[in-house]
Amino acid sequence: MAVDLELTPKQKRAPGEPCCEPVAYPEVARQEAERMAGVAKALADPIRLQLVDVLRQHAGEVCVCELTPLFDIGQPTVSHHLKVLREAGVVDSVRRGLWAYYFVRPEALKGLARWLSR
Amino acid sequence: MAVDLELTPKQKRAPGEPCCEPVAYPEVARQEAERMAGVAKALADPIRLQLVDVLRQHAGEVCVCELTPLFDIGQPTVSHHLKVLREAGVVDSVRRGLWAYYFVRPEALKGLARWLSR
DNA sequence: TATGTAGATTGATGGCGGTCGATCTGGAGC
DNA sequence: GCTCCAGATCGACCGCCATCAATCTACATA
Repeated sequence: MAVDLELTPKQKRAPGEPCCEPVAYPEVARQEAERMAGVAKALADPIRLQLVDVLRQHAGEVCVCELTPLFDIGQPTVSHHLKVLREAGVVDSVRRGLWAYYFVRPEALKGLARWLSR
Repeated sequence: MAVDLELTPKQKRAPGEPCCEPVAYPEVARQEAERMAGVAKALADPIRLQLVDVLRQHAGEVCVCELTPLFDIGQPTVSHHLKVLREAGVVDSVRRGLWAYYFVRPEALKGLARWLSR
């Protein structure tokens, strides 16, 4: 993969001849791109990014009742954002009594992190 | 910042007393969170992520006519995705003659990359 | 059993995003 | 000037997303 083929279109060419041959292919396959894009999508909201940031600071669990007052949005919206993050695999949660505790799943971030740092 | 305050709500408390005091704050300020979320949003589509992937392989410029045939979408849609990436600061472009050449701006990815690898 | 509470769910609303067909722009070559 | 072509832009369509008010679900405590 990543063969360095001709990337500069011919400036001179016969009429009807296509500008470029089909050439370089992405190194990241479609399926992996979809997985990483999914994680990026989960982080594509400032509030969700800050939620993950708080959870990562305390490498243990954090009670939802700690998170809600940090943001200028209602409780249902916080709950919604946490659900989005959970469905993306970025966080998980446990319930204990009345309270729900959320924590980060670091392995979910590794793929995107490594690709970005390539 | 990142003071490790009490994160476990009191299981016993007086009636009317709130579950938790407002406690931990995000390490990442709102404005920085918005910038990083903006980059994440630009990468939150598999096609855009693969576009960036191709551009990063060839650390120079790539002609749009190389990119278009790689994906099962029309030319206007490719153009749209490149515009989204450009407006997010992730890529930039130059025009030479009939052709447009795109390239990655690596510094745009650094913030998110470093935060993810924290 | 009844009451209070943390957090999830529902339904509605307004705005944004991906895609396409059609059109526009501007450089190249005759 | 005329024609051809690469790529950008426009307009429309449709589905998704962030938010809120209202409601629901468990659990706890009396």
